[in-house]
Amino acid sequence: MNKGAKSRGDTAIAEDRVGTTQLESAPEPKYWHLKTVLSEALDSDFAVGEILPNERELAARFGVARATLRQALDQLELEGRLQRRRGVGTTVAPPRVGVAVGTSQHDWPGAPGDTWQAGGCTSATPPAMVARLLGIEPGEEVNVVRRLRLTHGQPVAAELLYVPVGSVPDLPAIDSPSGPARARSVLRELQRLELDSQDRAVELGSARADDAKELDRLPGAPVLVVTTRYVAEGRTAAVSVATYRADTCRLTFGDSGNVEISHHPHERRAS
Amino acid sequence: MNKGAKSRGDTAIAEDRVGTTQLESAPEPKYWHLKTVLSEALDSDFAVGEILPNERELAARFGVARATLRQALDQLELEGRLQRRRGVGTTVAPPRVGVAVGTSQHDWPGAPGDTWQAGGCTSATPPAMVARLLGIEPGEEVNVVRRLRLTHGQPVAAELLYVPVGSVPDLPAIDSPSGPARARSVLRELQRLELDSQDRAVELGSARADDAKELDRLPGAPVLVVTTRYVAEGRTAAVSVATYRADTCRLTFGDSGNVEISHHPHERRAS
DNA sequence: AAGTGGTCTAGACCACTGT
DNA sequence: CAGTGGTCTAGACCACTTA
Repeated sequence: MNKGAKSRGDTAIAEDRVGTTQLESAPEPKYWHLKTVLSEALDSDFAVGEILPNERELAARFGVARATLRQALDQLELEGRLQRRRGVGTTVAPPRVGVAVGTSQHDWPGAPGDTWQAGGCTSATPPAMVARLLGIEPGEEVNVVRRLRLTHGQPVAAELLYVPVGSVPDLPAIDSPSGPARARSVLRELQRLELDSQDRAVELGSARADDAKELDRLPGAPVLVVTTRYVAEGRTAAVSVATYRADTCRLTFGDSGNVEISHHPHERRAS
Repeated sequence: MNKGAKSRGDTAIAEDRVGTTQLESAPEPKYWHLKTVLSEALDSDFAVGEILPNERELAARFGVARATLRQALDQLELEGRLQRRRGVGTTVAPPRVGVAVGTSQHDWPGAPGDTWQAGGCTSATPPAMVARLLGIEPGEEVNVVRRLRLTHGQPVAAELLYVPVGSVPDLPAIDSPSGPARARSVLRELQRLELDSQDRAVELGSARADDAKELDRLPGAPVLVVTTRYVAEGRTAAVSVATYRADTCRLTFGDSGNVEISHHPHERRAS
């Protein structure tokens, strides 16, 4: 488990010395202090994938209520330092994976190990905001392709691709088979178009129930919502709304997609 | 205040009918249900800028503990629907502002009303991760320019720009005046370089204490951290770490920066 | 069945904002 | 000063995973 060299008054969470641990008085909130202490312990005393003591235990060690401890863990999870799974425990998260979103080709496989997995294709009326981007009447039906993006086998994003019928004129009527087969043919037709440009926007959101399920997270988990407008032949050919796991992903843009950045210095693997 | 047309069993939060409001039994968590109800009420019954009943009052109306209500409000704030200020109250947030980050010119003022406000320039050793991006020894000192980005007068981002001495060779030694004056001259020197390319990454984080203060948020508030690597003359000339308010900002990339998108359909202003 | 994290309660006090 | 949101407590029960 590696005790490492701790500097200060040694607020040890990896040791057996329980109860003696006290938070010295501070003007700042306890959970903030706690987060800092835990963060340092994570750097020095724990390996990636290692499982932490359970919440009741940790709370007792630090002499705080479980709710307070959880506030600290919540933040660390938000920052991608921890991963919590109900019924299992809290583990030290690996550094975030860089996920390229700026590459021009629409279905590009991205870095090695990156895939889009076509889910299905239905017909539906897009949300008002998407309809506006597409420049169609709110209420007009469009093709909706559902895809899942995998990196190293792990799902990192769930996407809804809104494709107006006008963008894929050579396709049979919307009804027919609504499975992955149709999804793929819609994508194939789309890629025939020459892309003029793409606009992209990123914002913070919380996962809808369906997305959460596919991303293996609880509903409401923080996500990065990437909205992309694909412009071809002078008009908006499609709009994509992709929901990326905020805890595990670092979205990369630009010419050479700088992967290989690690935010957390001390990396070791759990035994 | 506008009562609007509510569809379902009328879970009214804007009315005087208190106490009668009950959450019907559901397999999903209360706070999730609550969030949905509040979200709909926000769309139909409230105007932007309007102030909501206080938390104790709302909790009572819905027959839940305050902590549970707060869990719902937390999510709505995360999604940018609400703004809470201690000592004041909870108000309905305006739609997120689109903030352009993809434009090529480094100090570009962006959309009308957009400014970078130079703060100061100190000398320091960058974090290990930045040092790696810059390709310098960890421990080597660089210029650190602090800037604040304003949109329509509101601060939206706090930036730290790391500039190795090698990138601005014509500048006097690092000591001299560490104020905004030096910051501006560093920026001026930087812009002399011809930019080859930029790599950019976006990830979720929580605001450090100093950034939080400048962004008028509490420490730990959710932020979007944009890390940019500026490449000039074949090497990394500078690295910028910009911290954007996640609640108020939608980061836009690409050719034409699609502003004017509103996620929230019914927009009215508070009286 | 035992152990984990997730939800929820009913209080309390604190820090900050306005008047 | 009164009123707001922010923090904190000490419990309880639930949903889920694993053995």
